[in-house]
Amino acid sequence: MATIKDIAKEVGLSITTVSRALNDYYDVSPKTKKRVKEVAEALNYSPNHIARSLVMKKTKTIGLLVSDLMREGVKDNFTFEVLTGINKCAGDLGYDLVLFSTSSDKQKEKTYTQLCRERRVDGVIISGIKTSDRYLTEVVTSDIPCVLIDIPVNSNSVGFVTTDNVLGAMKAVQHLIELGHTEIAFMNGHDFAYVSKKRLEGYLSALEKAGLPIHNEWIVNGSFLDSTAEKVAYELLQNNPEITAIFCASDLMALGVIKAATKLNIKVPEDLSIVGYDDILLASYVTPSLTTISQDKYQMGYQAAELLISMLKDNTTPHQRLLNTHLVIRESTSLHNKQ
Amino acid sequence: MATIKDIAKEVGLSITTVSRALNDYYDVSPKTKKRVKEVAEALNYSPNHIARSLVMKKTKTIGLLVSDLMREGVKDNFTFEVLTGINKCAGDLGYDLVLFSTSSDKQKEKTYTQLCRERRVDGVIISGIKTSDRYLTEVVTSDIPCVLIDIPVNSNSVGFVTTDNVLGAMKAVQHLIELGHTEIAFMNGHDFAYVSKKRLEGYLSALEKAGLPIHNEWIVNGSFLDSTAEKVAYELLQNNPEITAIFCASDLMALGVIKAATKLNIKVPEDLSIVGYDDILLASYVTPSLTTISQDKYQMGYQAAELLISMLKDNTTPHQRLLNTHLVIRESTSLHNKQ
DNA sequence: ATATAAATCCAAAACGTTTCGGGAGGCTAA
DNA sequence: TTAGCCTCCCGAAACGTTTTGGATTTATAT
Repeated sequence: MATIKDIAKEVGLSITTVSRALNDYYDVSPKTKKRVKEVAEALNYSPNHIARSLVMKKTKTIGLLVSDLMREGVKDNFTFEVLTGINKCAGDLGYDLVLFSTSSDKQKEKTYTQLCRERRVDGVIISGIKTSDRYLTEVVTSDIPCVLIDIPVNSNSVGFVTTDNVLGAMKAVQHLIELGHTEIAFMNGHDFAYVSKKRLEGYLSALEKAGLPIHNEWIVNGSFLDSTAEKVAYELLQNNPEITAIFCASDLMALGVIKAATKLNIKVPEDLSIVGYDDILLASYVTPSLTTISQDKYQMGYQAAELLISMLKDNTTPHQRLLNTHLVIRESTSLHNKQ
Repeated sequence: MATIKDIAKEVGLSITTVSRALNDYYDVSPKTKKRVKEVAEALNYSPNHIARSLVMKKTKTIGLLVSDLMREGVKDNFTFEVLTGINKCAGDLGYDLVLFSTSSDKQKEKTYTQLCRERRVDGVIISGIKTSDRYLTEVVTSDIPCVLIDIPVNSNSVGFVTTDNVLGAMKAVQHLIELGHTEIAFMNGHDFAYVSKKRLEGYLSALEKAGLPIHNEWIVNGSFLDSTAEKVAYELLQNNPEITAIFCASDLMALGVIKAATKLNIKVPEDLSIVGYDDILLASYVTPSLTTISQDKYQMGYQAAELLISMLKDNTTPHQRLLNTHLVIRESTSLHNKQ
């Protein structure tokens, strides 16, 4: 494999000059540049990124720590769409992505910082981890530039991108209220998710705004899983037949709730209106299709990458970005039919 | 950031010895090893992967060239599931993954070989490219170890993993025949896919085996897209009302075909039986759920990674792996109702 | 003609590892 | 006693770049 040294020998110049020629420095004459580049081409030279990284102490790569990159995460391709956005932006800006496989047992022993420092990534994007995750506490203490998705940590070296979850949840609940519903339950995720807190906030505030009473026993956790949500919803609906609508903190859980309703012979949306959150691919394909709060997952990834790279360049811009959501009305919600 | 040199200074040994101690070489005494490791720990040392790679000429990373890692590829999370499998295996075997963003315009100028050589990946896995892709021809000529998914190229440095597509297609068609269908059309992908050729082969051979006539005009291409498949199927069904079943070379296209049928007021499965291919996530959630040929996408990824890494270690094993498929019967197929 | 500035080029150090080829000292066997 | 063999250690080169701090030549101004 041809190196810069081979080129130098070939054109009869120093390796310094060759390097500077290839990198278009001002202090090498146009003719020399041209000659050097021709020889480089002829020798089929490609620069050694590794060697460059070593001396420059920059790798032009950003690490990806995504906990959902495993078998179970497949259903809700949230992570995948985010990844797609990250990938596009990174590509546009000349960065490569390295996936850390945190799933393996060996790697699990390593700390977040070790992982990043060994691979010498310039920065990291983290998605899909719980607020209780061991990695998270490490992030704030380490000084590795980092962008979190849906976890609001803000320091000199870490930023985040998220959506307006309070507003999103309010939109969902207000939609139900406008349809005439007053008995609205809430299927939340779990306590270790920032978005859960915020969506709860939005749910409560929408009820309050409408002057509706709050039933604490109607606020349940489905762990963001369809299976769990189904079980929980089954009990909830069985014990509280007065409920006419459920707002779910994720589409996947909404699917679980629909299953539970079906088992209880409750018709969606005639007897029970359901609105989800995320607008995952399944939402529009399932029957009945899901009314949901849509968030632009691709954009979240894209913005995360852009934010991180801007932080790497100069650390002056604010370290957070807030994206909008919007209500998508489909078939799982309908006017409350007063009997 | 602490280096091996700092450790050497601290313990009063040469950097050679420190290096060999950390790597558990036989020629350093147990006591010294222990001392070195303690100091390393104390100094919060983490090895510089970059420097190591430079001298060892191995990066312990494998490159990923997946053309579907863009917005459109999201529907069919085939790629994602494959990626998940690759990620797991790579993690287990101590390799990291780097995603090449071939989507960007800048990068598009670079050849496959340049891409890999610059990043100094040890090997590459390629998925989701057409047989007409410029990258493909480069693969065979370059000597970079490479594993292709669903493209049968076999040389000293390149291998592949795929499923038995002929058999898979036969299973699908035979299922339809067993249900009493005789007028069976085939919605194929496009001519630039190896799997399309094979599935066509299976389709034809199943018909032949059953002594059924072959209608060439019933074999159409849907480009693996639901939208295209819908258009094509609409015409096909309109012009050939005698068709009672369609075998589709992908689930996504099957969805398109269902849409077309619905528009034409043809009921699935009562009037038209449909079997897909892939068993993507949507297949089981959609109404009617899809009878399909299931392939283990996770396993394809896992095997691809394993194959590649085994090729890197020693180049003696055969460079190909064939996976099984199986028929999953759901709601989109039913007995032919003879009128 | 001389001093100054501009245009080109280069030697050598640095980045953090691994590894080759040895070398010193102690032990064993003849 | 001596030769040979372990055991444990080290100096220096190598990997392929970038960058620093001049050096040399050529053009320009005085």
